[in-house]
Amino acid sequence: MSATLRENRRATMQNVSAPSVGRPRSGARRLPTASARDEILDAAAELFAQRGYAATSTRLIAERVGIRQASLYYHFDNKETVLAELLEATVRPSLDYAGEITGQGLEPAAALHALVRYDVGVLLGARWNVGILYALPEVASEPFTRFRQERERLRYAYRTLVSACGGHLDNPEITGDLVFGLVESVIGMRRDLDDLPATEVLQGIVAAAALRLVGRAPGV
Amino acid sequence: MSATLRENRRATMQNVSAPSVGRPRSGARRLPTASARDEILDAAAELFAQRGYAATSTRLIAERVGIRQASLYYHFDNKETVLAELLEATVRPSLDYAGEITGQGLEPAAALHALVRYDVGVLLGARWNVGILYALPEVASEPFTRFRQERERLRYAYRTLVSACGGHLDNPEITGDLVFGLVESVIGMRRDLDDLPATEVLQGIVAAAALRLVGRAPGV
DNA sequence: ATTATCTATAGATCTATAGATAATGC
DNA sequence: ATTATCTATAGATCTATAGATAATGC
Repeated sequence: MSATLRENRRATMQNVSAPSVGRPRSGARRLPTASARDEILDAAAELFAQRGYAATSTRLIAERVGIRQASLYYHFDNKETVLAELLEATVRPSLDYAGEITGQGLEPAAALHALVRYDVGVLLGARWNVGILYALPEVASEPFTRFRQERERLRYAYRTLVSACGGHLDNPEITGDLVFGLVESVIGMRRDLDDLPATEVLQGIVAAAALRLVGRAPGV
Repeated sequence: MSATLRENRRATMQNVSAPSVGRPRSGARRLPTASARDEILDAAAELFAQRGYAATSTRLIAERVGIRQASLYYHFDNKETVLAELLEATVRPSLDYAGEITGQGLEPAAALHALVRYDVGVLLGARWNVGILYALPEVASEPFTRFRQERERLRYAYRTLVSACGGHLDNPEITGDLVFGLVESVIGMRRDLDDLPATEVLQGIVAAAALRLVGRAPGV
């Protein structure tokens, strides 16, 4: 079936329930309006972030989705693919935004401020604290090469912006990495602190901190 | 046997080889001058940091040490205890240093500068990049409560110092957490970057960055 | 006929315990 | 006698595949 046909079939006013072709599930749906694939990604994100990748069994993911363990393999080739997809979906928005913003002729400090705000917003806005997954040692292995490349490109965007707006710095490259680290530190804060400021507030704090870090007073 | 007697027995000029009581090992020693316990900790640190805690089997640790899997359990109650010991040994020096430095009546900015330098030195100086272990989702579970408490006390030390030297900041608490995150970002740099500046250089860069972050010019 | 599930299971782990054994120490 | 290892193994997983089945779609 073509993608267009599939779209048409589902193009009702309210797409409230997932299609019910196929044998019925043993359990209740996790996310009644989402596809099975998205339900699996959502359950995996929650569990991987809470207990780690290796410590999360496919059986537990399936249980949270309301299906049997073996049924996961209808949607994903293996467990690694699930993690790879989560990782890539998490860096991509910030990487895309970095691309947009740099091609726009903005003042470097303003662009850096905007990118930090955006990136912090993505990390805090995710339904689960998936940024934690970046640090999983498992991610060093081969199936996650593409994710690692994309994350390196984002790091590079930070370096470039920092170099452009802090030309006077001793070591602009490392300072770029420090800003990158500063932004990602909100992942740890989200995990470790009981009450975080509202997202918009924290976005502003981190963006201002980044500008001070590169030697620019907040207002510049 | 008393600790004193044991000391005397080993108090030869060069303590080159570990004691050879007990049945001989199947493999060669990993660290010929260290105790079996330390060899296990060393192998575990390398493997946990590289591949994660859950993904590292006790069999693999034992193999690296040159003993059989079951022999680990003569030295440690279980796998969790090994990780807990590694974690605690890693925060403790910085926490102790924070204690020393705050009771000394130093100027807050100078004390912050010194703590950042010290902490970065610990994270970079460790034989393996054990700081990675802080972020392991497994660490959220019960056996690691003491480690988490100690790390929170270190975070608190940063908050206190930042509040003391950046009274003008909008949100000194969160800024303290950001400095904490900035320091720990060297863990990620050590993992992701192929060539890092020399430790002393990086210590200086991060300490200076921390002062700018809290709104103090480097020289103040 | 197609889709999305199910049941059943192979084969490969993995942690921790029980008890034997090969050294040294006294 | 004490110590630090060894061998053997129980019991509990865990991932992924094979093939059956219960829906809808045409």
